[in-house]
Amino acid sequence: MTQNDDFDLRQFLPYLLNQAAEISSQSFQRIYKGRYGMLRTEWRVLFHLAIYERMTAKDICEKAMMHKTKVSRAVQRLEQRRYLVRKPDEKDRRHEWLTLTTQGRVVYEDLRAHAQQHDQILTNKLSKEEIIVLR
Amino acid sequence: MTQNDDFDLRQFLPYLLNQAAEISSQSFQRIYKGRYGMLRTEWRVLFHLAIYERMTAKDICEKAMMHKTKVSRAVQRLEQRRYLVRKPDEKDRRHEWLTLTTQGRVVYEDLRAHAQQHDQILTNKLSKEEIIVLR
DNA sequence: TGGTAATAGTTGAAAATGTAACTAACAACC
DNA sequence: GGTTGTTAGTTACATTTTCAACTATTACCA
Repeated sequence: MTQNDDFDLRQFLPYLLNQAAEISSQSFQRIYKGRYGMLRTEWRVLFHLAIYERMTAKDICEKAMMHKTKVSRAVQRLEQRRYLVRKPDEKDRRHEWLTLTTQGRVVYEDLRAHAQQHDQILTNKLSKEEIIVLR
Repeated sequence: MTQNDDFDLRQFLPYLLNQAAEISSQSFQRIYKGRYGMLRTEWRVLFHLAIYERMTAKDICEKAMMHKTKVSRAVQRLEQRRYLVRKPDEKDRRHEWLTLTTQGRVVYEDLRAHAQQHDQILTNKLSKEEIIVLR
């Protein structure tokens, strides 16, 4: 197993970013999965709703760059757990407005605290300049 | 849909990296999927074999940080398409040595060319310092 | 007004992934 | 030598994701 080709995979951006993403996600996954049995899609939707207060599924698709079926299913599961409620738009009944319940907000606060702590740890591993540039 | 919370998702590293990874992967995916019907796991294995010439599945797991079942299945599919061959180790028959076929190598060369071109485009979108630091 | 197109969101089937249990081969120790 | 433990790799099953088709509602326009 000796290197043969001069093409370096680690120089290839999609590969590099995917690895970085996976590594950085792992420990946070243990939190939301372990504590609330949530999926990646679900905490993303939860976080978006917490931050933007009131959105339609479409809004979330755009902001989070997630496919509508993913969002639809994440919303379903969050609704089942009473983390959010739906309210059809009066003017246009194709839209549904989503907002977090108090319970959903509590879960968000907990996860956010962990997220920030988690981010702190990751950030400390990299140099300050690296973080700034990456963002 | 107005921002409510001072916690910024885009400041959250796992989220940020995942989005960056996804965006940067998309156009390359169209190539390997469109031209060869390959999956992400498959091109990764293919590239590793092209670069390291001769590896066991275990080697690939470690280098590519992929789970052994993913590698196992990617190898199966690449074998079916005659992109690689397996040869059991004579000394220890638990190991299987994997090498690309000529055909596999041709596919690799094609994809690598696209990868490099793709990388070039991405790289041009970012500043030089950004890339260097990120890597 | 009526007919076609567009949009928001859901659903079902197929594909891919993750987890855990499994087989086969070797190692180590008594 | 036989028992137990380890390692490489596969398989089976449950969970997730993807893709395409679908429903319901609104928009457009002749």
